Formats: sequence, structure tokens, C-alpha cells
Amino acid sequence: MRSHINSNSPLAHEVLAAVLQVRSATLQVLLWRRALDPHLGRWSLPGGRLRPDEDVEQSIRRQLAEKVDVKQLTHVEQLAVFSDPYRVPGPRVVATAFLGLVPSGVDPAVPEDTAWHPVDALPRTAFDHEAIVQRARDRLRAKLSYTNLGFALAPKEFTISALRELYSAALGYRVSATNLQRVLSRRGLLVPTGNTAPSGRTGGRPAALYSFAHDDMQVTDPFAVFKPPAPKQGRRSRTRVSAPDTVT
Amino acid sequence: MRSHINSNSPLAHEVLAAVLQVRSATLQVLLWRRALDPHLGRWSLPGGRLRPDEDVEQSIRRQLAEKVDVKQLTHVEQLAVFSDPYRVPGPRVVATAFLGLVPSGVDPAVPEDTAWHPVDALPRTAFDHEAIVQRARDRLRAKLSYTNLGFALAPKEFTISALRELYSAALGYRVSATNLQRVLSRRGLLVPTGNTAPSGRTGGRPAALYSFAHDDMQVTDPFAVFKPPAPKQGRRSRTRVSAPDTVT
DNA sequence: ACGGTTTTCGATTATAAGGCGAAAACCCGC
DNA sequence: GCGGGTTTTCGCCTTATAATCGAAAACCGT
Repeated sequence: MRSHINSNSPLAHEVLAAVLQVRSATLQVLLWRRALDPHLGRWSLPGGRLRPDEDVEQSIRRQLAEKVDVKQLTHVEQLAVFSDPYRVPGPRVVATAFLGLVPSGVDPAVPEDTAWHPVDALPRTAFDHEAIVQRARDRLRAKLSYTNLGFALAPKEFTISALRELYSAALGYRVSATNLQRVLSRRGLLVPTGNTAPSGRTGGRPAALYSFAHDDMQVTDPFAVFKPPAPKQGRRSRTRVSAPDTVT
Repeated sequence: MRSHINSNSPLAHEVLAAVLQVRSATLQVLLWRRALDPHLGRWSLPGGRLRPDEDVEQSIRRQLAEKVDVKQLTHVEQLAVFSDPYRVPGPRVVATAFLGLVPSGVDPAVPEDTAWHPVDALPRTAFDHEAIVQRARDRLRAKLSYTNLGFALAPKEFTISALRELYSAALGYRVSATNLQRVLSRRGLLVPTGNTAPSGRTGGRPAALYSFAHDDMQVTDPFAVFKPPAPKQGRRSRTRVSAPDTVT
């Protein structure tokens, strides 16, 4: 190793995605098993080489659609660049990592060699992929609090309890259904669909179904000290729309 | 152009930084004038090619230290990857963009061909550098609200009014000194140094000097709905420390 | 009809931010 | 040295948002 340090340094660029989904009340990530050396048999993130005619966003979307059938991807955003010169053996490869989200409930068809793994109990992973998964998880957790990113994790219709479980799984600790309900409502993000859930097995009051008001990411600004006077709107929490990765 | 689309696509990686500083009550960015074609004479961001033996962080720090004497850089963080295949003419170059901050007050020596420009009134810039500057500005503005990133913009000691001007300039609108004072105090970020400012020209009560409590970036979580019970600490706002770019 | 269960909602409390004005602390000129 | 002018600082009050709690509502099965 350390071979390319003095070479003419051909450099490749790859894109990788940590695709997260809540399944069985656990936050999981999609990994596939390497069939090649190095790190044969280890689990790694989907992705691949950047092609000459695409930017990194296009590339990761193509590769995800190619390798694993996840057109159900509801959210994709850049995470960070991983560029340690020796992050992979052999010729240098710089990686742009992404965070991808799949709504709970669906079970996208995936190839034989891929499987979901809990982010907090990863198998032996290849290269620096574990670090990337952690970063993705952290980013998701941070953003769940001050954005409506939950929309990307939830199905189109859901009950408050279902949403609560979703958030609990994603965040790693219990959250109050009551509070979740009202905080999201206050922010104008929850709209009742009118429908009601099949009351199901255990009995109990049938839950109302809700959906998110927006499919694009919105950011609710935390504090106002640093905010302009805000032209005295109606109710609605002070909420500002911005491009998905403007805020990150 | 569009020449490399069918070639064997050698690919280069460069790092660029939007180094921001508040000078003359205006948020400005350091640019240098290109001496080469293409885009000769236009203003562009400092940076350069990634070397084989360094990662992007090391690279941008080296290049900044090299090209412009800014060892006074108090903060550096990854912004995003810019990877449009045709973002620069000729062979493809993917760029990792950074946000850099220099505290107000200092005036680092810079080469002849570099100069500061207000971010809201940029001259004609090269390539996609204007977009990068805007992203840097947006990121800074967002983070000023919910982090203590102000520490990187402020000198070691400062008065509340000075800090207010700093925030006003960086954010682009007036903020209340009173509120700024108390919000930062509540978060435990402002510590009085005991010293007092030279009362100076206009007369008036001499201002007390403060400094930031932490030099590493901290994030104050906005809402608690999604937060664990918080083990009943003393006072101090609920505040969580995290690696600079974990949250971004 | 009656427990058992789950959801929903209102009332109350807690915490953080914003606004306002008075008091404090300094300078200067008379 | 005293009052006017100026800037800073601080307390008090209001508003906005979140957290907690408990009771009522709506369903099931027996």
C-alpha cells in the first residue's frame, strides 16, 4: 500500500449512499456483500464510480436504481466527502457520501447479495463504510428535530402512534405521541386525511390517519434572536423553506 | 467543450474555500484574480488541486496557508461537492467546497492579486464560484442561529455591541443587542472577561468585554420533542457538543 | 352492558425568546 | 463639579413554543 503516493496519481471518484429505513421498529441501512477482493465478503454501501457525464447526485441515483431497486427513495442528500488517501487499497478513490431515505412500510426488491442491517449493530463492513453510516445516522437524527424530514421516513398515510414508533426507532429513544402530534401540527406539517385506521386486533379507539403537508424538506428555524422581525403572520410556526441541502 | 465526455475521462479533484470575514460591518469573502485563461481576470476562490498524499481537509488548509496567509483561520468545514461535468472547461474537475472563517478585527496579509469582496455584491466570478460563495453564506447564516459559530467570527474579546454588529453584518439584518446578550448567556456561551473596553471617542458607559466559552463548535438543539428526557441538569440550556461537521 | 384498550384532546406548567424602558456609567463643556 | 449627552446594562413583562398530565372518546370482545 501507500503505492500511489509517488505515482502520477490517477484519481477516481465514487459515490456511496447510506440508504436508511425503519423496519421492525429499528433504523436499518441497506448493505451488500462484496463479491470481490479486497474485503471480499464484507458488507458495503451501494454506489460506484462517477461517470464522465453525470454529477454526483445523478450518479448516486443511477447507481441506486441500478444495483438495488430503490426507486422508492424519498430523499437523497449529500453527506460529506471521504478522502483519506488510503481509505481504500490500491489506486486512490475519493468518495462522495449520501444519505438516502426509504419510507417505512414498503419493502423494495433488492438483489440476492443485499440486506438490511440495524445501524447500531452493523456487521463487519468494508473500508470506511461504517463511519459513513454513522454520519448518515447522525445527520438524520439531527434533522428530524428541526425539519420535516420525517416525511421521507413515513408512508403517505400514518397514525400518530405509527409516526411515534418511527421517530423513536430513528432517534433511538422514546418520544411522546402527544407532543409529537402537537408540535408537528403547530408547525403546520400534519394534515388529517379524514380516514381512519383499521382498528385491528387489540381493540381500542381507531386511530386517525394523517399525512405530511409537504414533500419537500422544510426547516423550522430554532431561535428568533437572529431572525428578521417576521412580518406578523397569522399563526403557523415561523417556518422557512429552503433547498434540501442548503441547510444540511 | 463537452470534449471529455467520451474520453477516458481523467478526473481531477480540487478543493476550494469561501473564506468569510466581517470587515467594515460587511460580510466579505476572499477572492483572487485569475492570471490565466480560462476566465482570465475574473475573481475566484482560493484553492487548488488535491495532492495524492492529503485528504481534502489537509489540502484546503495547505492551500489557504500557501496562497493567502490566513493562519488565522478559526473555522473550516466542508460545504458540499460541486460536480457538474462542465463546471470548468477542459478536463473534468470535481470540487470539494469549504467554508472558512476569519475573526473580525484581524487583517491577514494577502498577496497582491487577492482582495476581499462583499458577499452580496460580488464582482464577476470564475466558473461556479459565485454559487459556492452563496452556499457558504447560507450555511454561516443558518449556523449562527443554533450554534456558537459566532466564536469563529469574533475576536477573543469583544463588547456586546461589537458582537451585535458582527451578527448583523453576517446575517444581513439588525439584531437586538439586548437579546443577543441574553440568549447567548443563557446558553452558557458568553463569559465576561472582567475587563472593560476603552471608553473611546463618543463618551458613554464603557462596555464590558466578553469572550466565548468554547472554541469548538457546539450545537444547541432547537426542540426537545425529539430529545431524551435530559438527566435533569443544573441550569444551562440543553446543549450538546458534537464534531464540527457532524451536524453541518 | 361492561371492562379493557388505545387514541385524542384540553388544561396546565415549563422554558425560551422578544420588547421596552429605566438605571448605570462614562465623556464633555461650562 | 454639575448637568446634558451618550452608550451600556439590567430588570420586568409579554409572547411563543414545548412538555406534562389526566380525563374523555371511541373502539373490541365477552
